[in-house]
Amino acid sequence: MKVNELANKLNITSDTVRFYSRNGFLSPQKNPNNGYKLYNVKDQHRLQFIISARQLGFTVKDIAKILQEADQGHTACDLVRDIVEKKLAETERQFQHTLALRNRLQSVIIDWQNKPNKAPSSDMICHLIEGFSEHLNDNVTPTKTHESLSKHGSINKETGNE
Amino acid sequence: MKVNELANKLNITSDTVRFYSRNGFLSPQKNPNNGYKLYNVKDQHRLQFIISARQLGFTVKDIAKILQEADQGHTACDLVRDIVEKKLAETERQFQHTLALRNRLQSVIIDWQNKPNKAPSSDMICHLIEGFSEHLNDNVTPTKTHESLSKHGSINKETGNE
DNA sequence: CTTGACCCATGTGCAAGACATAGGTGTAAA
DNA sequence: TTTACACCTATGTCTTGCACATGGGTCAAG
Repeated sequence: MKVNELANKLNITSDTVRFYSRNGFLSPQKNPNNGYKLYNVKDQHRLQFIISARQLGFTVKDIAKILQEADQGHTACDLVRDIVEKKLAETERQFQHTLALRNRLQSVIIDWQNKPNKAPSSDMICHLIEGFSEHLNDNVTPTKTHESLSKHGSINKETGNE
Repeated sequence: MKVNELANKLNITSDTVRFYSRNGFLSPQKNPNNGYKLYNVKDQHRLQFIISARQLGFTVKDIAKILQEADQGHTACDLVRDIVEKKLAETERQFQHTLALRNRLQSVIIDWQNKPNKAPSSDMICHLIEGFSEHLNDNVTPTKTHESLSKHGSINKETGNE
């Protein structure tokens, strides 16, 4: 089947199928007439696995390792267990972080209910955030982490908002 | 002050400072002797705002808009309010998603307590996930979304895990 | 003057695809 | 046959928010 047919079967975009083809997760044959990639049922199963693993939060790199194991005839289950457990721990952190962020945003909104807008002074962009951030700094230990933001491309710094 | 001094003051990396400089959020002067960028207190306040906003989950693009407003002498508070509200809604979704993922991972682990490993058959990589994904598909409406994964660089598909 | 420790600016890399571009395919009408 | 049009394809570039790698500069000690 062609890329779009496969994509529709798995309810994903053809770009996604191409992505995994480009990166060697799938090895479709090529129609010599037009260069179209042709996928078979094995590709479909393989991709189904990939998508399932992605839905569980596995990284593409994780999946590459798993497939490599499986391709060598070994069972990948131990590896999968391992990854799932790490994933769970990470998700737990993420969960806490998102929770804290939600609370902070909510408290920002509540704090603002009565406060008015003000024109920005030369050093202030928006006092609404400026005030809030000062408030934040109270809870932050002044140790140099060198990593207050960054890592995971997302936001860290567990600023416990109760 | 030099980039590293500023970075240390705000407890971030110098790369981060450079990032915002490169992208026009800060306009440090240049020491003509050595080309080093020199930041002043205004830059520091501005960057403090940026970091605070990032900690609230604002995107860099959001922040760019805000700064643009402020630089034109307008108050950016209305804009900030707007973004915070959208951010909160998005965080709520993210929260639910992470929660669901956590539950799914937990249930995967529980499901596996007794199941053994098996060598991968030709079509199976790891039955642990394969079995689980079949289970998943039961809950998925077969409408073609064209967006089962993707979007936000993260995982969607609200597969309600009770 | 050279060594070493630290500092800097700039270029490239990363995840996981989405989007844009340029062109091929296939059926139907002119 | 040609043209039109809708749909399909492969490949290249873009995205986010920095981190890392590279190549070189600075400055005090020896």
